[in-house]
Amino acid sequence: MRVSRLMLVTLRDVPADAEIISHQLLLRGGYIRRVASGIYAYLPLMWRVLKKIKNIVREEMDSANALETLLPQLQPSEPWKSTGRWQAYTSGEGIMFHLKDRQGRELGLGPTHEEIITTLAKELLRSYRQLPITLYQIQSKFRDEIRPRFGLMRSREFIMKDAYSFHGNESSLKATYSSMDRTYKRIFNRCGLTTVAVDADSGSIGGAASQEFMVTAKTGEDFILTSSDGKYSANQEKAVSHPSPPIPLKEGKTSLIETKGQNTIKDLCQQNDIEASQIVKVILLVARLQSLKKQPVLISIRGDQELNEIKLINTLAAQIDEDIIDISYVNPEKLSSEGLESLPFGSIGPDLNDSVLSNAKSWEKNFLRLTDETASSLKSFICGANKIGKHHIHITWEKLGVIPTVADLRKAKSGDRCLHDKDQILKECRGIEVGHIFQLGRKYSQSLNATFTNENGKEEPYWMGCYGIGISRLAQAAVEQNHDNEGINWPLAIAPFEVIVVIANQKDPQQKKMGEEIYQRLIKGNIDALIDDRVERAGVKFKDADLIGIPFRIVVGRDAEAGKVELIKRSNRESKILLIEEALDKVISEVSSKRP
RNA sequence: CGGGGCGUGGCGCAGUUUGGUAGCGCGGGUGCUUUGGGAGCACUAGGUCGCAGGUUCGAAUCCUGUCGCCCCGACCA
Repeated sequence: MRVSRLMLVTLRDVPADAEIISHQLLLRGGYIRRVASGIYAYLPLMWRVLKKIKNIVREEMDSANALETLLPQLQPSEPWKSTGRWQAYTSGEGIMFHLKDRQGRELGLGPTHEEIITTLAKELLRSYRQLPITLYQIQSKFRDEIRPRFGLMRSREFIMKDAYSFHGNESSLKATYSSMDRTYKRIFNRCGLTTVAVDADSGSIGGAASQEFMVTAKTGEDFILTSSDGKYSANQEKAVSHPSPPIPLKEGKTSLIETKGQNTIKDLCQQNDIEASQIVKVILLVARLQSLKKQPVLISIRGDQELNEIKLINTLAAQIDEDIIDISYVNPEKLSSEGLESLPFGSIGPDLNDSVLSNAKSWEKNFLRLTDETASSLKSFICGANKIGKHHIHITWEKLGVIPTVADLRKAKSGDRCLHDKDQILKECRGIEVGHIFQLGRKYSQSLNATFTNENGKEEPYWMGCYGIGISRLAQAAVEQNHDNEGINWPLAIAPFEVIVVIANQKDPQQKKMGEEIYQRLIKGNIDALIDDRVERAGVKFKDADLIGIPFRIVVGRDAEAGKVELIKRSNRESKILLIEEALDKVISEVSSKRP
């Protein structure tokens, strides 16, 4: 390809609305253009990058015996209603774009494809003899994100590879799951990315085991906790750890203390000479259930710990056997709009009686109560006395008359000790999620009544897995991980071109001829070559070549008369003056050896 | 959804406080010079100042409304 014909438009200034470096470089290098918030056009250079990534993904998925397919983006609501996700994905902060057609039928733009693929499987996979099957597609997905940001990192339309597997039993699912784990590691490796696999929450997709693949980067939106021995790593949403031991409360008699105006744990500690780990903090939340009920929830947790909302949602959902649309903290304004001004907000104890909810306008009239282990294990503690401005001190669970329902609800944090080895300390870093694999189990097959006939002639729902890779996000994550002050430094395997031939002075007939010759030789040598044949000054061409990040550059310039060119490696700026033949041999052999 | 900020030529911005009919840099075009790290000079094209109302003799500027975009937050009791 010729730069003069490439529609290459690079920017010298950083566009005002790009915050992170990868987003800036992709815009400046002429890779992407924003069309609307969270909606991007992939320009020709970007499309080449995406095609390379897709090819790697295809090769690896195919060799793992997955079948490529293409499912519709526009989907009917019915299967989504069967799995109960229509409500969850379209109401409130639901992420599904949805619409009605001229007949009034409800449709959604696919944020994911479990419903569609399972419905198809149900029609096509009738016997255990056909299983297991893994299907995948590379397709645009649509999600109405609360806040799209950072270019392709969190956009509303994006390209995703999603795969779904169907099995006759759980062990077959587990085998495919670990095969996908290996496949994913090969894919990211071949793309030139450094990733870490972490234990993850399965989120609204549901299911049992799941693992995320993170590109570590300081601009990542996810928090990852890892042990220093590398044996444990998890998304903070899922991470578990040993909490620090509490500082025991000094001996004393059970009594009430005045705590007027002491509205935070910090105030309580400072004004009463106590430690946060001696307090049972009680948090009031409201969960919106799939049935649209508003369920008040009362959480007790040790004062120095933070609530992990993801763990809470999962625990609650399992307890009431109903999906939760969202959960929100309660503040005084919400209380008064609910007609519950009398609730002793700020001095709530774990024993708060359900009767305080009797005047609630829209809430259920009982609390669901959960207690974190850090709180339930305290022998003697401080907690709200359910009267404004009063707290119990030296109180016990027995004296409160509460038998806590215990669950792990706390947020693991950097500095905590690890479960697998108490001498290992958790460290926190940020990551960009580029892949996620799940063991779904039978959640979707059951709700869609998708069954096959087993060896014994009985109908049985499939065991399912699903496996995603954010193709467009991966491309930007690669830039986030591979750049310098001058621009992008693409890993060879996904660079839009492998070599760029720069003719320093296009008006010099000798340089021009030599450049064209080299370019032709590279093409014949099966190299993805680009030639900068623009009538531009050399400096402009060098700047652009660095910015767009082509891994190798051959400059035909001042040494052309001597039959020599300069070969430069983008990654480390290593430069050599070589005879044409030497340069060609070297670049062709280097490129072919590095092609994964 | 809450808070903050911004909409002026393709990009980055000034001008808005104090109303007087739009400017700078980059980019585009033409010509000459230059030619290995985003050249110089000259000429040139390109903007209903997001949109709609209002105030005024006069509005990019003041007022009201509206749309769009970006950032932060979304309750840690």
